[in-house]
Amino acid sequence: MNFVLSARRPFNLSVVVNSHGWVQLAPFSHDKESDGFDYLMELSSGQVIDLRVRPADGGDVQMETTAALNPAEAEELIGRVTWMLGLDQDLTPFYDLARAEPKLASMAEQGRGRILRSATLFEDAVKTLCTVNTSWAGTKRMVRGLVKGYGAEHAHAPGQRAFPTAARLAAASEQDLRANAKLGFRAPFVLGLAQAVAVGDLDLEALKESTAPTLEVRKQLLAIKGIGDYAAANLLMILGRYDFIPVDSWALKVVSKEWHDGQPIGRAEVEAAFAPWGAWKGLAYWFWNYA
DNA sequence: GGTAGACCTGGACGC
DNA sequence: GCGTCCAGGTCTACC
Repeated sequence: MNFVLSARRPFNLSVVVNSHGWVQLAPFSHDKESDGFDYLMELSSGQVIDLRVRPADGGDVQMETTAALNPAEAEELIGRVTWMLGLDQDLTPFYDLARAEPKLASMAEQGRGRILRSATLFEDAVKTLCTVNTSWAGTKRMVRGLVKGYGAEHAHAPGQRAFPTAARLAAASEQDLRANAKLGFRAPFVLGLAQAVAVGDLDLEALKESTAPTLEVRKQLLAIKGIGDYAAANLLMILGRYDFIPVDSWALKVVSKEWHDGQPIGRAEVEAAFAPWGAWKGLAYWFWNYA
């Protein structure tokens, strides 16, 4: 089945795909030739589908799957891909601010500003936990282990697996997660998150549509064991809320080099450097790194 | 509120 | 090949 999705302009699929390292994490697969991606997705019906996302004529997005979908499944797929690519995001206020900063002045012209998301916030939360206190290679290894060990398999493509649902991960033991996915001390965090989502104690997906103040959403995220300041800010960015900067060791290096002559700095200095961007400071920081 | 130490793994490095 | 050190955020205990 083929679909063409339209995006609020400006939009550039290549820029979204390369907005951060998410496309390198299973079950994403980067198609470097087109700068699109392939992805395995488990729908609510339980069907695991293959997905090809490529640029379409006129700046739209072409989406293709070999699966046969009923109307409800097709609607779910379109909704999820719309979320993953932020097709309906309006970044006009940010672009207006960015025009005054030479380093980010061409954001609108280049269609930059959206950040690639996974199909569910649960998947992004688990992936964020896998970025904590480890190298990028470690993150890729852990996520690969989770998909391989616990993801549902495509019916017609043995070995091709979707990211595991909360229910699938909740059924695992902490010891298994340590052994199979090499999660280390993150295992109880991932298991606790999966169990809370699986039994309905935590509705992460509802945060996508929440109109609650960012501080309240941040508070909910910080209540999750394993989610600290950095991880919460990262998830807020994915939710389209840019009031906080995900301050990690890289952020400290960038701001130290550019604003403080390489001298040791702390979180406060990073916040201060991007304070003029107000509610958009997280996004300004993010693309400062990709400028 | 601030700080120190533990958590876990892989990579870099020295021998 | 082996052992040691280090990087990377968060939690917990303690002050």
